[in-house]
Amino acid sequence: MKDIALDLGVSLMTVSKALRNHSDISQQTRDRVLKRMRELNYQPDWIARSMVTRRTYLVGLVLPDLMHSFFAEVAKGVARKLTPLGYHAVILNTEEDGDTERRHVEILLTRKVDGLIIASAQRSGQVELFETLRRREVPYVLIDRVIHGVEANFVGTKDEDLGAMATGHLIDQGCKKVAHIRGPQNGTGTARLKGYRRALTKRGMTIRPNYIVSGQYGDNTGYEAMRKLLKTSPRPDGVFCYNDPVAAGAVKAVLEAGLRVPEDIAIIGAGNVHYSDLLRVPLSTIDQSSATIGETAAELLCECMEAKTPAEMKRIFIPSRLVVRDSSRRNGTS
Amino acid sequence: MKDIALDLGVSLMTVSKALRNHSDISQQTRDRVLKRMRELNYQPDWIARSMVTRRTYLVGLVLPDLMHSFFAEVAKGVARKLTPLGYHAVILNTEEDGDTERRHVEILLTRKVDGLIIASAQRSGQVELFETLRRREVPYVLIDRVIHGVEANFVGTKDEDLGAMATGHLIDQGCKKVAHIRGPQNGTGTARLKGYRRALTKRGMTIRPNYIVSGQYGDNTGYEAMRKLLKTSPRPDGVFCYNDPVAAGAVKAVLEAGLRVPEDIAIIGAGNVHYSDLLRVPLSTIDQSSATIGETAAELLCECMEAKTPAEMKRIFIPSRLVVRDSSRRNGTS
DNA sequence: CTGAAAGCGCTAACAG
DNA sequence: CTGTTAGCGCTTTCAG
Repeated sequence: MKDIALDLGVSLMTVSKALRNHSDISQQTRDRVLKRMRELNYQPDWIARSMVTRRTYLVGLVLPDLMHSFFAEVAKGVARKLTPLGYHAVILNTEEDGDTERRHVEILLTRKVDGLIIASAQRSGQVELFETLRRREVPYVLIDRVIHGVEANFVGTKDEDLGAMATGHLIDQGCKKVAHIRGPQNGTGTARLKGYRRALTKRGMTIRPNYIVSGQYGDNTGYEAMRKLLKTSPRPDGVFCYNDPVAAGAVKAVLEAGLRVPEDIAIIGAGNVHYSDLLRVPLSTIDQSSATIGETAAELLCECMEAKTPAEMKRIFIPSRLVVRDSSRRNGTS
Repeated sequence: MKDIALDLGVSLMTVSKALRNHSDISQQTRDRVLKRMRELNYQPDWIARSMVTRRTYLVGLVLPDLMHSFFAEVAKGVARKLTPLGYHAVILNTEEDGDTERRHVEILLTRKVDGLIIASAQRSGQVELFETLRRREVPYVLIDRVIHGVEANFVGTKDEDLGAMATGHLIDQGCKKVAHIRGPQNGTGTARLKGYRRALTKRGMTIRPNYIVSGQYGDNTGYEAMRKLLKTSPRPDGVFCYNDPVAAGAVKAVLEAGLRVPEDIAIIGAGNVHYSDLLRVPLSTIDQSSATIGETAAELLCECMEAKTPAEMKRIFIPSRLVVRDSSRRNGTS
C-alpha cells in the first residue's frame, strides 16, 4: 500500500511519518499524503506496526460469564474508558473454567495484548497463571474476584462488607432466622459468607450450619439450594443469596412451594443486575456499580501500561449500596 | 527467542518447522526442540507469524448489545465451534450504534482478522460498510438481522414467520384485540411487524394502526410503549412484543396499571432469553435457538475462510419454536 | 523538513 | 531431513 502512496514522488518514510502526524513533515506534504490515502482508502497495517513498536493497543478482557449481565456491564465500563485512549478491549469468555481461562490468556499473550483485565475463574491458591504474567511482566488488573495468594492490582467490591450489609438488612426487616445460599469456593463466595457470619454474630444471633447451603453462580443452583433450605426446620424466614441470579432461582422455588416473598421468606441478592426489577418479585440487592468497576479497572490498567517502571500495586474498592425492592420489604420503613 | 533455541546447535528453520510439526523434521530433533521450548517457556509470536502467513486465526464478532443475553448466547455458540478449529473470537460491542460498529469493524480489519460475524446495527439501506468488506474481500456472515440491500451470508430467524407464529398463538388463546409493540426500523423489526399483520389478515381480523406502537430493543421502551397502549380504546387483550426485554417491560406496565397477565392482557415476546422463566409472569416467547445461530454462523464463516475461491453466498434460517408460559396461557390447552 | 539503511520475529521457497 | 536466502509492512535511527 505504501508503494502506491509513492506515486506522489515522496519516499516511503515521508508517508509513514505523515500518517502518524510526526512533527517534521510540512503541512503541505501531509495533506497530499492524507488525501491520497483516503482516495485509495488505505488503512495502515497494525500488525506490521505492532511488530516494530511492540505495542498493539489491545487489552484482553477475560470474563467468566457473559450471560451474567453483571459482567456485560463491566465490559461496557471498560470499553467506555479505553476507547478514548486509543485502546480496544478484546473480550474472551471462560465459562467459569480455570483451564479455559489459562488457554485464553495464553492466546492473548501470543497475540501480544498490551495488558489484561481478568475476572478470574481460578480456584483460590491456583497462582500459576498469575506467576506467568508477573514473570513476563504483562500489566494486568484483577476485577471482582480476589485470588488468594496473588499480589496484584485489584478493582472490586468489599465482599465481606457486602455480605454483612445484606444480612444486616434482612435482620432489620424483622427476620429472625436468616439463611445463606453461598456462592462458589472462591474469594468472593467465601468473603460474602464471612460477612453473613459477621452480621449474625454482631446481632447476637446464632449461626446454624444447616442454614448455609451451597449454590454456585446460576439461577438453577439457587433454585435447588432453596428447595433444600425449605426442608430444614425451623424454616428460615430470610435468605441472603450469593448473587442476583441465585436469588432469582431461590424466589422461584419459594413461590412454587406456595409460600410468599417477602412475607414468609424475605430474599436479597447481590449485583443489581439489570432485570432484577422485572423478576417475579422485584429483587432487593446490593448494587456493586458494575460499570464503575470496569471503568476504574481500565483506568488503572492504562496507568500501568503507560508507566515506564512497573508501578506499585493497588487495590481499589468500589463502594456498594443497598437497593431495597419488594423481595425483602416487610414493613413500611426503609 | 528463536536465538535461544539455537543453543541446540540447529538452525532457526529447523526450530520453526519443529514447532509447527512440519512433516520433514526427525522425531528426535523435534523432541529436543519441544523440550527446550518448554524449559524456556517460549511462545511463538503470532503477530510475527501472521505477518508472513497473512492469517491471524482471529475472527471478529461484532455484537450490538452484550446486556441482551440473546447475543451472549450467540457468542457462546460461536466460540464453541471456533475454538476446536484453532480460531478465536474477538467480541466487540457496538451498543446499537451504526457508527461505532463501522469503527469497530475498521479496527478489526487493521488488525487483520480472518473473518467477521456481525449482528449489524446499520440502518437498512446503509450498505457502505458491507461494500467495503466486499471490496476488501473479507469473508463475513451476518447474523440475526438482515440488512436490506446487502447480498451476504446470513444466519438467523425467519422473522416474518416468527411474528406470525407469535400473533397466531395469541389469537389461538382467545385474544380478540391483538396489539404489537414493534422493534426498531431494521430488517428484524419490520419483518416481525409484517408477520403480525399477516397473521391478523389470515384470521380475518382488522389491523388497527393505533394497535401498533413503537418500542426499541430494551425493557424501558417496552414499558413506555405499553403505557401508551393501555390508554387506547378499546384496550387490547393481547400484545406481541418485539423481543423478550420489551415484553418484560410491557408486563411491568400492565401489572402496575392493576391489570392481570394473561387474564386481562396476554403477552408474548421473542428470543427466549435465559431469565424469561423468572420474570414477574413467566414469559411466553418464541425460541430462536440463539446458540445454534452462533454455531451455524461460525461453521459457515469457516467454510468461507478456508475456501480458495469465494464460495457462493448462503442464507441459513434456523427454525424457531413457540414456548408457552404463563404470560399467554388463558385456558387449559396451550 | 526529507530520505536511506537496518531490522522487528517469523516463514515460504528452494537448495543441499 | 536440514539450512540458506529473501521478505511480510512497517518504524527507528541517523544522515542529508
